[in-house]
Amino acid sequence: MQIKKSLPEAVVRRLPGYHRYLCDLCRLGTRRISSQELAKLMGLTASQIRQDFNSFGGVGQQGYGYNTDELRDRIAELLGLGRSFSLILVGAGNIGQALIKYAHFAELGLHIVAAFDTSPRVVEQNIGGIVVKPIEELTAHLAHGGVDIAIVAVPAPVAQDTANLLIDAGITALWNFAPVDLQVPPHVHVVNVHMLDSLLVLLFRMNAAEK
Amino acid sequence: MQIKKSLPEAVVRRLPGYHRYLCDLCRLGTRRISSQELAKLMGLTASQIRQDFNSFGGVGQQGYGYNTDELRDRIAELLGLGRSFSLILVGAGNIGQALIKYAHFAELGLHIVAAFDTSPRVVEQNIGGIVVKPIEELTAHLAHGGVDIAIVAVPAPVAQDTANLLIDAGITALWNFAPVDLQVPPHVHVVNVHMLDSLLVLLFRMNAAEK
DNA sequence: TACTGTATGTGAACTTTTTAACAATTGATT
DNA sequence: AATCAATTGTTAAAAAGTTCACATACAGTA
Repeated sequence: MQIKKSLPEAVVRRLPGYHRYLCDLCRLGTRRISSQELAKLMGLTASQIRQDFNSFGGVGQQGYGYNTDELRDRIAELLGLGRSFSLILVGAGNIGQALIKYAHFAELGLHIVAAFDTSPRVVEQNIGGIVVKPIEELTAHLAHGGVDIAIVAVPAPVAQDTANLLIDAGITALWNFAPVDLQVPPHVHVVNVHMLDSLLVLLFRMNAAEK
Repeated sequence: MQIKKSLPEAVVRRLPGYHRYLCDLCRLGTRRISSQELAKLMGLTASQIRQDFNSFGGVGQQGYGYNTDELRDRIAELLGLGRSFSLILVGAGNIGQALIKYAHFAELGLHIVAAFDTSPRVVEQNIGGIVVKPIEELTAHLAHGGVDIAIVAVPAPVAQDTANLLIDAGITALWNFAPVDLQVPPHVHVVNVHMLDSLLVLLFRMNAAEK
């Protein structure tokens, strides 16, 4: 069985979920799990899980199942979780501040190392141990390198400008919370967290169910 | 629960994005738009957009394009945005507090009407105009009815219990921020906002691009 | 060692989603 | 009024994703 160079998009989207569940299982001391059990746990089908795991090289043992540790490590490796990552935050408003204080980054080796904002109301404030700096210092700060990802948590109207600024300063990965689809050059990776969009999907389902 | 006219799942996922863009366009005074233009704006293909819009009844005019107002209204109707919605928040931690203060709910007719927590540190505190109540009062509060959606923003270990409590109290729609896939009966709608999952997808892409 | 039950790996069928192509319709122009 | 250009609605093909079915290989047992 050949390991495919690029994983199907659908599998990639499920990878974090697998990782999460496998970490939980390991923590609980479960040493092995079958596609059947995992399927039930995650609300997928056993077949799908086997297909997925097979797409990055069979890690299972016939008649036995999957070794949780091994599988978790394999997925962590695919995700590139082997090392520590540095993030900066741009926009220390409500969401930005919540992200700084969010506890679960560290478990994955993710660290917010600096925060920037334009508003005098937050600049120089200490939020969860990080002193917010004026946006003017951003480019200089990034010049030193060593930052892997920028979190865009600014208001929608300035999100694109912020992205441009970051990209010009050498950032190639954006985690975007603004309800805008950023235009970026091909070498820049973006993932969006459009929370309201998901809420609207919920509304749609509620609405559809009533009929 | 019977589905009214079941749109393809892929279309449903794009509906909020369409709505967002059409609102923007209307606000800017744009009266018409072609699938071509919208495609460029949203990073989709024109063909896909025409397919999507066609799946809920052609709203366009050949040789002309789509009327932005009309299209926006049609999509808002599909999403069930005609009326006001009441939400309650369970878990007034970092994320919960940020959500209370989040400005863009009101634009869509969404209103957080109450917040609950267990911690004495936040209970009775006024956050963004809402006084957090102890979780014990939740069931009584819901007995009055009139709440459409519950936001689950509690720590992962208690998320399932919280969901159970809400469902027992009659809630049928959960907007879940805990990194857990909630087990719910079929009549309950859930959408997850697994933020870290999306960050891991970003990591994967960065990692994959390096190869 | 041989046997049995279990659960994977895998090819194929099936479904959903996306892309492509083009005829049909309409607004604008002369 | 007739023609042209633009852009949809629609059908067909391709690609991606999911489910099914089962031979195969392994763990556990005696």
